[in-house]
Amino acid sequence: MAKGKVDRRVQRTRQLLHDALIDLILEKGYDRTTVQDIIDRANVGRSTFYAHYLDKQDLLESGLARLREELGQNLAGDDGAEGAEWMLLPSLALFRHTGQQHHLFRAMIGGTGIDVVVKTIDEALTAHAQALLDQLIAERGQPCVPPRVMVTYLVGALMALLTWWLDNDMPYPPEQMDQTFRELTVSGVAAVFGETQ
Amino acid sequence: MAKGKVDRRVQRTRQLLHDALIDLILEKGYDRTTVQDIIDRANVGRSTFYAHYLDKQDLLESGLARLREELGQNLAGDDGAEGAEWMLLPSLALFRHTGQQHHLFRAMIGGTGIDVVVKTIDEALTAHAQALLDQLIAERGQPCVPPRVMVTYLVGALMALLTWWLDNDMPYPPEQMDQTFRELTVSGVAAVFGETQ
DNA sequence: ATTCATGTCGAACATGCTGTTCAGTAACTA
DNA sequence: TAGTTACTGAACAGCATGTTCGACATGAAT
Repeated sequence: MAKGKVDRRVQRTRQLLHDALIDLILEKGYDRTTVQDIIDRANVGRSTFYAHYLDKQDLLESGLARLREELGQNLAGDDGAEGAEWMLLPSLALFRHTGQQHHLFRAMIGGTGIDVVVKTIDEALTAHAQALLDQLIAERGQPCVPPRVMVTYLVGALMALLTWWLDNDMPYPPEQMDQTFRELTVSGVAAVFGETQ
Repeated sequence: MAKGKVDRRVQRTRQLLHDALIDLILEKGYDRTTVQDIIDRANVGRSTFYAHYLDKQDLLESGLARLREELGQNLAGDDGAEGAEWMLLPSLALFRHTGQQHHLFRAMIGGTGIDVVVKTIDEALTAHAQALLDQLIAERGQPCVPPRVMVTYLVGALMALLTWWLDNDMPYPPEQMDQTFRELTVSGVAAVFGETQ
């Protein structure tokens, strides 16, 4: 015992609850989903729910580790792309990955998204950008603006593009969104109007 | 009658409810504030509350018109600043204005902010930037990226800087935040590292 | 296969907030 | 001052929460 083995019944119950939550988020949104809904949908006893999770939020967060992991893997291979010298964020992979599961991601980070999910993705991207920026600083010296502010700027802009893109039914392909993001971040507004400055 | 005059009692009640809501938002956050809290704090009867507003959200939104108006006035004079050719957003005025009432704005748009408030400010900034961008396009022709995406990018980045700044106790003066935002938007990441590109 | 631990069920319960109703009372307007 | 309008306060039904408990079912271990 104590061998890390989890009782089949426990696995089953947790799976049912997670699936029910995702279903309901897609159907009626996170906020309007109640614990009552979840246990009805999962066909699980009320007391069973509270034996596993503190509340709705706790259930959601227990599924976030998986999301983070999955996202991390999908985003990892995007760094070494050609001409990526100034690219501090895996934007192409992000657009592609979220676009593939756009129903889910739209429900989770679009419109009135789920705060804790947005925060999770935000933090992951921030950590990523911060690391690459540190590297860049080592190579090229300090930029003329506070690095932390720069990271906030980049992540904020990317998250805005992403949620807008999902909310508006992905009117451009991931490649174009990535391209646009790159041009704006690297060269700025002046350059996209054809200025050499 | 029907002369636009509002009964003093009505004015009084609404003022009490609005004040109570703001108080409670600052004290315990919007989400944790209940209608019960509000009417207790305002010392107003339960039925009176529902005679004026549908629910907590309705009360909040009824106060948003004022915020929008006030914000609009404070932000209006920031456009014609020197060297503002590429500046599509009144960032300096925004940092100054929110910084002055940072307790309130932090509670409303920082950390776990209030969705509808964030959306209101976001929309106001978006409309502002969109208008200036149209003007710029008339002068200089089409940029090489979709204008709507550009607006989303700029507003998203600015909102990110603003919330970060408020959440972190305004570690830089408004002028520096504005300056940083300008440099990143206008010239991009490459330029802040001293590249001429 | 039997045993024993553990998970689940389902019902009941106290609690708290919501939104509505209504008769009585107070305050404002004209 | 008269008449309209707003507020009060209490009561009510509805619903979701989170807890508890004994009965039951299913798993793991020998």
